[in-house]
Amino acid sequence: MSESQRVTILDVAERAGVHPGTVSRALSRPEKVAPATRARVEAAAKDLGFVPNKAARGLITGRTGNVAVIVPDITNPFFASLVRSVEHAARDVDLQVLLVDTGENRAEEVRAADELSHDVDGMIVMAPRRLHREMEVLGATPTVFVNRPVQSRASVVLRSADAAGEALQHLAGFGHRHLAYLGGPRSSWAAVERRDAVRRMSRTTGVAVTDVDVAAPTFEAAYDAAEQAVSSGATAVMAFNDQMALGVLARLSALGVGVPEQISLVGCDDVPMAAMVAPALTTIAMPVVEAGEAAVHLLGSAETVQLSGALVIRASTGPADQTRTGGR
Amino acid sequence: MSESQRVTILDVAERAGVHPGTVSRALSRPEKVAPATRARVEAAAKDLGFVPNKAARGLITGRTGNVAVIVPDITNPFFASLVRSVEHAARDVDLQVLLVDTGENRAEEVRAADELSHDVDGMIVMAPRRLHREMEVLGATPTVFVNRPVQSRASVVLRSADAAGEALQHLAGFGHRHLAYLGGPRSSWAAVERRDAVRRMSRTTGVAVTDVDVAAPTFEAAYDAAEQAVSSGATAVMAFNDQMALGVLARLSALGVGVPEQISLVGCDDVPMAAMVAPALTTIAMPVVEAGEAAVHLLGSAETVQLSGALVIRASTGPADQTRTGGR
DNA sequence: ATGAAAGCGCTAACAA
DNA sequence: TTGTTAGCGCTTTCAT
Repeated sequence: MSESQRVTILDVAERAGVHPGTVSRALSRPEKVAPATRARVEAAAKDLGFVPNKAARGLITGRTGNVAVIVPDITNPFFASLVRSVEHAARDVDLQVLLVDTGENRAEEVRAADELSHDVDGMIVMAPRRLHREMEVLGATPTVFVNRPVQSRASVVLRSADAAGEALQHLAGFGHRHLAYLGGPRSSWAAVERRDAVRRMSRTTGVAVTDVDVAAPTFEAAYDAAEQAVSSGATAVMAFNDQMALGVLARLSALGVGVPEQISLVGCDDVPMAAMVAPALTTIAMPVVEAGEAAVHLLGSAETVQLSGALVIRASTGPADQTRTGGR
Repeated sequence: MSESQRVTILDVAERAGVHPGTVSRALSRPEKVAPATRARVEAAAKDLGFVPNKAARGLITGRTGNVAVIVPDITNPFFASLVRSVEHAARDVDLQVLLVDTGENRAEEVRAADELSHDVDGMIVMAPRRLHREMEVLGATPTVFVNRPVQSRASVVLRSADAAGEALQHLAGFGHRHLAYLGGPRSSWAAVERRDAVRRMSRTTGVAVTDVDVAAPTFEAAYDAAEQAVSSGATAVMAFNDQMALGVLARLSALGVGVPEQISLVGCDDVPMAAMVAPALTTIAMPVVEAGEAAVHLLGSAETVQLSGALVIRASTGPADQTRTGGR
């Protein structure tokens, strides 16, 4: 067992007293072999510490046993959770995960996809801003897109529209009449879906919405933009994701604005940190575990699976500040 | 280019008017081929969209082009950063990263290592609690351990001792005389190293240290343990990692204990969140990027690379609360 | 500098 | 049910 790749199927065949082909069958399709021989082969393989050579197998079967996972930023807890879920689901179907972190760089996404597509059995692409046109190059490699519906390709979509609508109703119920919305990247499908939902529900509930432009969907950018939200006169702030909401929270705290006493705050994704800050963040919990599993199971198909987020009410939302409401 | 793996070296050979062996040489060791033929081969390969079949190449060379990275928890920002760094460094040397998340499960670590060791060119193991005995099975596969020195194996060690000592001096300079220390897992090399450093510096500086036991190195466990730290009468709290420090911060905030007015707080790792909370956390920044790069470059060697963390002073530490100091 | 030939370890027809 | 045979696509001697 100290030598890494010395025991071949021939050694096993010899020890079991059968021919190499039989060993191959016994190990890969046991039902096609007599129980007795199967037992002998298995024993021999175990004694010798036989491990099949994946390259040799792959050369003939055309399969590698690997699935590529392309993410924009593994240090983003949302993607980290997704990747973890994919990894566990992949293991259950004997696939290994080849991770690529593109650093939010679109050119790198395309390069990685092109390069890897030949060496994997499938790809799971979590790059939200990938252009449709660019992935024609993927050719025949089974690919599933996460959080971006793609025509004639498998995808798993995390819908937040309903939950975002609920959030608005929740705020309206607290007497809020004016919301500042910090949106995500316009090129992101999820960002568009969410903002549209907020707009729609704005009409229904009569809560006015002020859009606040944020340079990037990050803590820092939201920190910088938070003051605009305050000066808009809104009594509630909603952000595209939790990182941004956290940024707003930090800025409000620095400005001495009480949450939720003066301003209520809603995030999205329910990253671990959301529950940890004070006050704990009201947010939209996304079914990332299910999404990861779905992505793996979708490999090879062209279906779209829709999963929905759910509003999680915590301490960062409360009754509207009457001073601010009246003060307009 | 729509077919994934149809163009072989034979097609290229035919188009370039040379023999297959020459194509192979021209592509893998260009210097062993006449410039003219090389150019013809390269042109033919490009025209045809030739992509070498990794399985076939691996079968003969014994190399896979993959390196396995085994982490306890990819959703932990510390490991996520490390993995990202490894991934980028690996790409520079044409290696792909096979990610395994063991979910802090030691048995899973061993299983993954055994299984993968045959199918990768190397392994980078970030499991801090792995037993030495268990990795004999790794056999000849080049392996480097991160954050745990291992005899006769390559490793990259992130030393925090000096920075931890500095942190204590920093606190002593602020007049703190009593520190509560929330340690990490005893089985973790890093935890032991850090605690020893705190002990040593405790003698030097005369700052008394109360050890607070924490069930796990997590936000939640630290949140639960924080009250003990308060009731110990300490004016400063230091935690094994930032997640724990963040937990303490949340609890202190819930208890109405001011940071740093009443209690100063120091974390470790400098995860992104540390700079984002209010007050921003004084912590020890670990050179994770360098560590990831070192891990990749160490593959195949048996060296140990030592990297040191540095104290980052932010807003969570300040002058000792004289009330509490006197009150004992 | 290039051609020819022999496999790497395995699977999958096809026979028996 | 098991044996036999022919490669998968590439690299690498060994000749030339």
